[in-house]
Amino acid sequence: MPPADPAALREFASRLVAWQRREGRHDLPWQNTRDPYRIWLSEIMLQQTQVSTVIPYYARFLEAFPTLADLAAAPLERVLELWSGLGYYARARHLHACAVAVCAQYGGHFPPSPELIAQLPGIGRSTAAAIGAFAFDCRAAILDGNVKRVLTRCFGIAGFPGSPRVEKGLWALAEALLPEAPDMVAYTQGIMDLGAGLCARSKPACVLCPLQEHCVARREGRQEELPEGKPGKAVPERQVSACIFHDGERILLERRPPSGIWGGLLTLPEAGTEESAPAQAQRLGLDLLAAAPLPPLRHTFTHFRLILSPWLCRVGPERMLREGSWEWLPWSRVGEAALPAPIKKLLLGLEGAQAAPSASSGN
DNA sequence: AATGCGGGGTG
DNA sequence: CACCCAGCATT
Repeated sequence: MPPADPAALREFASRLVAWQRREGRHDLPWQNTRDPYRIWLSEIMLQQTQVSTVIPYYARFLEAFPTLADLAAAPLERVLELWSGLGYYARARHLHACAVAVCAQYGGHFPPSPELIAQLPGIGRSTAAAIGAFAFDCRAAILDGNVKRVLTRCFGIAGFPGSPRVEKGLWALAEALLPEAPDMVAYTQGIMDLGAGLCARSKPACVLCPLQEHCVARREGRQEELPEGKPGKAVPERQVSACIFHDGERILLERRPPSGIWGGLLTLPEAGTEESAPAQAQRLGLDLLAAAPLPPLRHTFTHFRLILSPWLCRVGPERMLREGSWEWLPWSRVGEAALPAPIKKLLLGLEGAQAAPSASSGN
């Protein structure tokens, strides 16, 4: 799936690195250090948490625990107190366990390999790569929300980025894009800076982007469609058929109850899928002259999808049928009637055809 | 492969 | 109000 052109892949990193050194962030509290402890602490706090939220917590942590050994020696309760308000409290427990583990297993020094780092508590593949890159120049790829957004847009990758299939492809692409070791810090910081700044979720600043000439989403105008959202749960579907009973001049409609779906509006007489048009016509005491099926109409509500199969039914000139909730609406008044939008649209599309009833398009 | 975890920001 | 955010661990 990824464009296998090696030159294009290299171009991605070199442009990003140059841009980061020129325009990226360089003064965040956890930058300008190679201390794995400080880098690790920031990466854990930044999991699912925005930069502005983290900054004050990060400062307080370093004040309370200047070194990894201080953190490992502290009681967990103290760590939790300082974490209070940051959320995802398992991170704090894992943080403490990780400090203890690094002291016990590695003499207080993080191992300089993402594979080993990822074995530690609270550290997954992406966080391990970030620590490895920032602290040791390791050539390892991160894949967080920012990176997913940049990659799906730049390479036009469809599908929900959280799905295993798409995510697998994104990891492979992220690794194929990595620059050589000396550029790993600027590259890793750059792809996050780009995602957090220019390549924002809405209204990305494409004109300022160092990758604009390579970006598939920009070229195709699909910035707002990528990355694709999480597919909603399968909405329940309801199938109904509805007859457009008309005598050439007027349509038979039903006034719905004041509350509930389409409360108080006029709609087509509905039936289940079982009841045929003739049966329904007979039930309503209509003289059915002709019936033709129309293409099904889909309409989505908050909690379900309605699939409406309309029948266009010509009926004989009928007596009033005024009783109850029935009303005859002239075709000419469809536009201004109190009809649900999809029904009105359907009827307006048919109105022209009524002027020339013989115009039976072949379809 | 899907869920829970959490507080804060945004359209 | 729904969705997203420098994800990970657990089921």
